[in-house]
Amino acid sequence: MTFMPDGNSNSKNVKTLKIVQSEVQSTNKIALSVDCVIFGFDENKLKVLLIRSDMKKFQSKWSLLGDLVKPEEDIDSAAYRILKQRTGLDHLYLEQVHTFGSINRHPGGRVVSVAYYSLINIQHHKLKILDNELHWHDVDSVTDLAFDHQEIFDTCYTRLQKRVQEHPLGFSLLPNKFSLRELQNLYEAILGVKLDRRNFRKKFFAMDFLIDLDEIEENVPHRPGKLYKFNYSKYEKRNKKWIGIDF
Amino acid sequence: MTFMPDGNSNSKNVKTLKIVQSEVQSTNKIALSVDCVIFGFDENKLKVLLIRSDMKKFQSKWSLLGDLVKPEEDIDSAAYRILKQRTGLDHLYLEQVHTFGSINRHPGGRVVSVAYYSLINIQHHKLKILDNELHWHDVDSVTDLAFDHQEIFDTCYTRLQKRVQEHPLGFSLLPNKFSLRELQNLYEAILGVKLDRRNFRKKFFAMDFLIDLDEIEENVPHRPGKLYKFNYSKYEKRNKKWIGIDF
DNA sequence: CTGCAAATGTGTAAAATTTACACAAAGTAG
DNA sequence: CTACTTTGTGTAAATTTTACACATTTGCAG
Repeated sequence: MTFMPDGNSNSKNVKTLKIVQSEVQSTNKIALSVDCVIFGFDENKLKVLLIRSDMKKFQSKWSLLGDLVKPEEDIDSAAYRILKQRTGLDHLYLEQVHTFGSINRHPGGRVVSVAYYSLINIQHHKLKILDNELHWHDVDSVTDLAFDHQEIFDTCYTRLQKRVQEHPLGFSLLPNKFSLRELQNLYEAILGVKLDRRNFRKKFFAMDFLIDLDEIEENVPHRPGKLYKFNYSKYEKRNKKWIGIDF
Repeated sequence: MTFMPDGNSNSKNVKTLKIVQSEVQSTNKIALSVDCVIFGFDENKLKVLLIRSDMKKFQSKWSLLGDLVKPEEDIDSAAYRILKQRTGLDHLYLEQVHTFGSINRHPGGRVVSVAYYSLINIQHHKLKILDNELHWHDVDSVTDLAFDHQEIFDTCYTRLQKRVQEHPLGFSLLPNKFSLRELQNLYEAILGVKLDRRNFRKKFFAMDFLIDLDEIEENVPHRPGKLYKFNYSKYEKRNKKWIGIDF
């Protein structure tokens, strides 16, 4: 990181940075879209929902689900709209990640796209509008997406990996009732690591946010595990302030 | 977090989610801007650069520095442009944080704004274009900004607090050569906590990214401290992968 | 020159956390 | 009833974090 004090900045070109009505309405060159990285978890693999691009330039490439934001629509609402259209589900975990606005990212013109990721419980949904081969892909096999969607996907996946370690997101990918084994499989799939079973359990029990449902798994060909759910309301009340400088 | 499997989604209203040229160019209702939260560090206080809003509706309120993104300009470039205009500095630390797009966030029309924060070394710059009372404010005293700028500011400040603990950003706020005391003051100011001096030193020396310059402070009315700089190139080569689930 | 004020520089012991690791019990399938 | 698979559990060692005190260096006032 370097510093270049520069007395020669182009001060003359600066207009007052006020945005007035006329200016807003005449700015008609930038379109706004949202793209959603929709994650699911099935058969111990982390999945992402993709669709075939229907732009010729990207024929045969997969792409994320997205759409233009409507003029009278909040950005978050646009993302929810896409999720609902495709999965039929409401009230999903949804997090804005980054806005991608390279000038030439979209061949159809200047389109700035706000990227979100969402976590859905694969058992609880049925895909809607099955056009363009909409379906779930293993995250490991996601390469060479259309547009700049590979970069968007990578950014969102990295964010998820970070975030899931610090916040109780992961439960959104699981059934309401889950075993500790399922929870561990989830973390292993998201983070791409193997974890020690005893230490994993110890850690979660120590956090004390799991509610023991006094139920056990059914239809497993071995000793069934106990089922738990996550105690969101207890979690909300916690106020941990974490100071731990470390690069 | 609840789940509402919903077979009744409005599938009929869905059009194919392709964005075609005509559509992009006819979407002329959304303007795109950037807003910058510019942080500085002076006299052991974290500061932010604000300007008086020149919209009547917000008279006398402070606001962030921002401008519309030009049709042929990357979003990041727009943010850099503002920084350069105002501080004369180039090559600043700049991080995109979040995009704010509530329908009515701007009285002049629909304006979606991409928020950034930047870290600058206050000694190394002179403010440019001193219109509208542009100047530095203590972050503690920042309240009731114009537009939704308070929310933007809070989001960016929170992000900085998080980020500075995990990445070597803070050095961008300090002179090239700094003492450990200055570094500790910086962290204390950003995080709003007191830290143990011996443990703070121990931690930074253990990371082993500080280069001892064999120089000492001058013009201090007490025993001078040694000066260091941060070893960015060594830091870049490190590949720490951190697994530590904890909410 | 002396003494005072202020901040630097340094180590250790206790506490807390993290890691590695093994065996008995519960269920299913044949 | 046997073999197989996975659950459920504890402890000792290693590591990391925390709390804490004193001698040293400099500037400054007298």
